[in-house]
Amino acid sequence: MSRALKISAKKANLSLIEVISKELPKLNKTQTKVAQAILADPKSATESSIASLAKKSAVSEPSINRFCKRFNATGFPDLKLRIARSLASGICYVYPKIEASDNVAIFTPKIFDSVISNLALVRENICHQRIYQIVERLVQARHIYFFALGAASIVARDAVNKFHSLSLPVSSHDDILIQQMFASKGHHKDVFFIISDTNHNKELLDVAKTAKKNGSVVISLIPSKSALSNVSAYSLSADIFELSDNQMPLSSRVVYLVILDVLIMGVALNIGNSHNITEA
Amino acid sequence: MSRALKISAKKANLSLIEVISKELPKLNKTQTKVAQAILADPKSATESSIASLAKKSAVSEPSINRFCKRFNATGFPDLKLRIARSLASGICYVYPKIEASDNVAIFTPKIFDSVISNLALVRENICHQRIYQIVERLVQARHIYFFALGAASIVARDAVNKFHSLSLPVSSHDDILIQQMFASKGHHKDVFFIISDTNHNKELLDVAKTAKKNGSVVISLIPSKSALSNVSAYSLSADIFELSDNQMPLSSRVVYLVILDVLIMGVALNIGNSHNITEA
DNA sequence: CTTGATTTGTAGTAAAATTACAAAAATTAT
DNA sequence: ATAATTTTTGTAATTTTACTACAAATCAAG
Repeated sequence: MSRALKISAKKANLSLIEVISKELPKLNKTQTKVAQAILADPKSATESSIASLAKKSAVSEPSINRFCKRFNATGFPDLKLRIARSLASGICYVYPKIEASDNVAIFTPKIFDSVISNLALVRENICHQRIYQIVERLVQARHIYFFALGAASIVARDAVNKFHSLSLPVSSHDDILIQQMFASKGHHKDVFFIISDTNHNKELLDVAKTAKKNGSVVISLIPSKSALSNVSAYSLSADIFELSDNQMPLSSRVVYLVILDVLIMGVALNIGNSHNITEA
Repeated sequence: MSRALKISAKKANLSLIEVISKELPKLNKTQTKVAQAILADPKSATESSIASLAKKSAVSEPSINRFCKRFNATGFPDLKLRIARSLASGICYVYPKIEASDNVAIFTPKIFDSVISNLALVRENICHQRIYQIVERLVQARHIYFFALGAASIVARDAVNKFHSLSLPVSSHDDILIQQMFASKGHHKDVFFIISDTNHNKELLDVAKTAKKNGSVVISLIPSKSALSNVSAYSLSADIFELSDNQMPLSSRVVYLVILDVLIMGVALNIGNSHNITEA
């Protein structure tokens, strides 16, 4: 959990306020004054002029300006902007537990927050190139089989609805025996799209291996540590932080649905664009 | 005019960008130009001067200023600050259209943003008391029938999986004839939970009427203008802004799934708590 | 100390935002 | 239709804010 969070924090420029407080010991006398004035009341800093902040920090106006450039801002307005952004970080990247004593008004936002922050994380970390590659494969497929088990099967089912409306040759199967059967009869232009929200799923792994052995294209939507990634030609990994481990997964289905929406949009645009080229 | 805006903005806890896009039709010629320039690229608006935004919108500088005051900002810097805050989470609370020319890196965040902003809106506007009432009904039900058609049917199916794991007597049906049959045989302790993402669905409306006539409890998860709300004992309404009208709905299924997660959590806590009381 | 480098502030300049006012539309009444 | 009134919009001047050049002060090393 903490590993993925750290990575995303690095990737997404972590809040300026945090950077300032981290750099605080390294700053010289005047810049420390400025930093303390900002940290004391960051919100008011975003609303004040360079003159008033200078007065508040007991330094000159150009010192404020130098402080801005020290933190890679183009100037004071830019610094205010960055502070504002780091302040209002609307979504909290914390995953609170739901307590038995929670009432509706307490646990409802918790559930929404959990889903929203998972979506925000995946949004930042999803590999666009991988999506592109998968879309390319999907439009060329002779047939696309969506395989899932349990809770993930509604994702497969939904994908079939959508792809079907784009006239793509798709089907979904949540019966492991049927899955094995189709996998063993796979053609090299067939795509087997495997969706799983658990790491350890020997059955689906075997299905994927069978499909790969037959030369079919295996694509997977899985947690990052899954063994399925080694068997897959392309795998999209998304690590979801659920509200609580013992309870049922809430966010993963939702995130997976959205990822499939992205793929469907990619396919729709791909088909549409190539169609236009043909017409021209 | 501005008073009403204030109230609605406060009530819904909308970000400035959302407020602007909602008020767009009510604006006059010049102010519309300004609004469109901001909405076209809110981030750059936060970084630009009043002069450059005036040029971009093809209006005069004071018109920009009047626009600021129209939206209860003290001036242009304040407006920029508010826009920055509303963008801070990295999620754009506007609903951009997906263009045929969009590449993966462009349309992927758009899809995520659309879902996230819809979730954030519903999170703020959902009625906690209604959730409480519905949970009370669900735990008391002799049987819960989830009825949906089309894309919404995966929501019904998912709900059944979840409620089933809580040992509740549930089933889902996406066949309109079967739905009518069960509705006509409804008991007064049966709950018919109807899920629809479209306003006009005569078939499901008839099913709901039948169920109501038989004295069963009808609960609905629907858009706010749906005729189903009149037939329902309790209805949860959620208005979703989809990326584009002609294309398939993306966000509604996701939001509905999360709303059902909330209900399931409510039921789980309700059962757990009463169980503890019995034991004590 | 004194020299050289760095830091800080003063003062002036440039840019941005706001205001006052006049011109232009739009609306209403005649 | 047209004059009168209201509303809207832009021009120009004013005020405020941000930045830059340069000089004074502080600090470090010889």
